[in-house]
Amino acid sequence: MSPNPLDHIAAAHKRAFGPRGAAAASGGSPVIREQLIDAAERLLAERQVSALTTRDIARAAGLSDGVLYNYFANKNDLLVAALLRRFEGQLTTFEANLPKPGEGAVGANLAEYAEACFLLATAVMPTVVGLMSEPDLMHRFFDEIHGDEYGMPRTFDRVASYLQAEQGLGRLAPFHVQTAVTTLVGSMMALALSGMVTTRSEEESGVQIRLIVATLLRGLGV
Amino acid sequence: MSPNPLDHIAAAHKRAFGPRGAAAASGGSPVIREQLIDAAERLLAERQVSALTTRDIARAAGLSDGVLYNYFANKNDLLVAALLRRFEGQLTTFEANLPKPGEGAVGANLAEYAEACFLLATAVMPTVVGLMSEPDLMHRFFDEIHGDEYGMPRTFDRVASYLQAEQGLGRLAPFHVQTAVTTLVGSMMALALSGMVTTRSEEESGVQIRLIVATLLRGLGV
Amino acid sequence: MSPNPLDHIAAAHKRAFGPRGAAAASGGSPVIREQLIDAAERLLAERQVSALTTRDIARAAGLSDGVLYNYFANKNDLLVAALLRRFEGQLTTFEANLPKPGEGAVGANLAEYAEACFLLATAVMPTVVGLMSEPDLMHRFFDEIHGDEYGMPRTFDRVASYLQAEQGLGRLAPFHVQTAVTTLVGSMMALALSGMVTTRSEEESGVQIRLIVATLLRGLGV
Amino acid sequence: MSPNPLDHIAAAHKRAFGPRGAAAASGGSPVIREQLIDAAERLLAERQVSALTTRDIARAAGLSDGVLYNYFANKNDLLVAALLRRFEGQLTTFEANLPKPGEGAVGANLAEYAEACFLLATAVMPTVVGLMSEPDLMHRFFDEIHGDEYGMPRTFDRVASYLQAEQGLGRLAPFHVQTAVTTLVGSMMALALSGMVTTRSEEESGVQIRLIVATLLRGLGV
DNA sequence: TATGAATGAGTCTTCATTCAT
DNA sequence: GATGAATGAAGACTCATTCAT
Repeated sequence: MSPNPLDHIAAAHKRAFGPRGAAAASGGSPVIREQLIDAAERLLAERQVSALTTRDIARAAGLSDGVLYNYFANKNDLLVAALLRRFEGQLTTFEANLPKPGEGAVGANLAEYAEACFLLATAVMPTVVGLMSEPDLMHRFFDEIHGDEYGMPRTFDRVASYLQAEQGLGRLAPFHVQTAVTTLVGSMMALALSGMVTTRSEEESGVQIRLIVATLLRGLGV
Repeated sequence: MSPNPLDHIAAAHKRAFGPRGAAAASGGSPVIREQLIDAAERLLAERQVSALTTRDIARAAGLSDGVLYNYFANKNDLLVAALLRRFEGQLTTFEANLPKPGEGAVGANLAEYAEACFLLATAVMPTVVGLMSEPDLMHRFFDEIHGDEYGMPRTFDRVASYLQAEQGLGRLAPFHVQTAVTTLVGSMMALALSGMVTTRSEEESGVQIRLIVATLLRGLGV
Repeated sequence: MSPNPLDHIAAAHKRAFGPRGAAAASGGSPVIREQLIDAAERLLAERQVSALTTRDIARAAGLSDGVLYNYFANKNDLLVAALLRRFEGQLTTFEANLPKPGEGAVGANLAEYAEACFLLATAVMPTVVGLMSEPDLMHRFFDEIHGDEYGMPRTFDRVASYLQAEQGLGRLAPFHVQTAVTTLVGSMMALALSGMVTTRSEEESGVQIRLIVATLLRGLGV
Repeated sequence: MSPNPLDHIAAAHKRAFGPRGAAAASGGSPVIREQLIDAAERLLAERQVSALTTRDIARAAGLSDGVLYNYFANKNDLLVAALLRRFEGQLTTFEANLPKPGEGAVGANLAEYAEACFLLATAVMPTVVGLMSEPDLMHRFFDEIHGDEYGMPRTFDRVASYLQAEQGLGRLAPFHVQTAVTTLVGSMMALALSGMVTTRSEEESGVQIRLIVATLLRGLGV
């Protein structure tokens, strides 16, 4: 396991913003590149990826319609860069304030992990779902991320690290970590996904999360 | 709870194919109607709903561009009918061969339920996810199915019924059924969702499923 | 001047409903012909001619979509027949209750003529105006009526006959009849036309009409 | 009454061609805008407004199918601009060379006014009548011109001003001006309207006009 | 002969991409 | 390099007309 589970993203990010991406067209000032990506990322927070037009992005960036093609081979290349940046931000938020192994109560910590997973999934789901309607874009996105696994594995790793550490400290039984992770993260993803269809209060979500964590804890032999 | 949890779909199905649907346009031979829905359903198995054009459907059905509007008020009406039919088939498959309460080993039964859930989720997920990018269509679909939730609840009910029955027979402890269902189905959904992005062998999936079930069973106190 | 100013219409009517029209296609029961024309005429009272579809007409007639082409060469032929019939009805209404020369006060009679002209123009204008957006149809219509002049001349003749008769009886000065007619009928047409754009109460229209008639009467030397 | 009764049009014209119109889409070179409007105006001289397709206009302007939408929000916006320009030209022509109060003979002057009205009505009638079949477009047009009445009032005002001025100079009796105007303009409109259906030589029209004016003058008490 | 379903040309509109300036 | 206007393919939908039954 890499020391920093976000390395993959960082690498992909560098790739997309470095010479390779720039070489896609003519080169040019990196400032404009950034403006375009920022604008696209901003719009991505409001709309489905399929609802973004090149003109919208250019206008949001305060640039002209055509610049895009001086920095990216086509619309999708820009979108991939924006998606990566957006995703990176969301994972950074996810990582912040996660409880550390050995500190606090294990049960409460796990609940915090669960909630963080739920919030991440809730934030990410609309974009991911929108992405799935654009097979081209989706493949480009996941290719750029370099492996076949990305968002979920990253989250998985983080949770897995925590569980392993607690196991090492003797605060958790020696259960099969991957199963625990799949079950925990999976349930949170499912909760987030169903939340896109059903309306559910924050409180209801909280109750659901706690019940799932409790069940899981018991299932894992405390 | 209705004797057959699929009654809603059957009803919606009838509605979409009966007088209402027919009245949407001029009526016409049910044969062509079927051809259109079949063609759309077929394409739905290959592509996202948003990637279907009226021309594609007509061509796949071996019909001319305009026919659609002799049988459906608009493109979405046809798509809803196709989605319903597709969904119905998938739920029927799901229902087939589910173990009955009191028969066989509880653990093995639950694993079968889990696998059925996984297969259903795997089959349904692409369509559901694609549907989420088309709010209009999604609402039409869920309205037709009548209820804000559909696929998941139907699956949930089925699993819940089984668990309750086994609890009644004393073969399972009196745990909180809803939590168990959410965790089980949720994990399977997550597995399916991640399967859309990651490639995973059938065997790997099988292992994952069994481990999750085992964990869950222990978590539920037998 | 022909004894009956409606002869032209009657003739055109006969032409459109007789062998010639029927021969346009295959012949067939005159009943269905009538049903089609009646339905079209009915719809013509509600909508612009350009808003009528063959399907609407067939449905309104309780017949199938295709029959039309057994009785008419095309949609426009049917519409022409319906327009003729509608027009005939409106002219018949116009003729009813017109005061007779020698009876009553000349001034009051002329006001009645003016009002009848106004009502006719108001009834006819929407159809005529709608017709003008369909050059083909308009030409067919006027050709069918056989001369280049039709609705207006018919009205003109009627008013002219009255004025001449009153002149013959010595109740009106020997002014130039055609000028009087053009001015009277023309003003009523203009009033009707502007009424399609401006909203005007019946009372306001009445005042306008009376003022115009008074001016005209004085202008004609009583 | 504003010093120049055409101010409203001028204002509307400026509005349609200024920032508002430009803001409708992206802005862009006014040259192409003009080409589009010119092309539409040209076609408007030949056909009813309802017979213009976006493709026809683009082709007539020597431009591609989609340009329109770089300058106008939709087809109707372009048509409104073209209608305004066309109308403005026609009203300008109408205004040119109208005799001034106090100069020349009153009778001859009035005949000139009448003829100008006839020519204006003849030019405007086809468009106005065609416009009536397109309620949306008509409302847009009249809103742009700001007021429920436009062409007619503008003409009316002009004639009314002349008559009032002559009355002030004592060259005309103090008759009811509005009635005179309605009768005069109305007769000319009717003459124009009937000219759309009947063929009439210029000479015949001239005779008609003069007779009507003579009748009217007498009717108004000199 | 009546039916009514199939046809397909034609309508408006959108938007990624190109390219002359 | 930047601009931003022109392009034109593509999409959903309408409806007069045809024609097999």
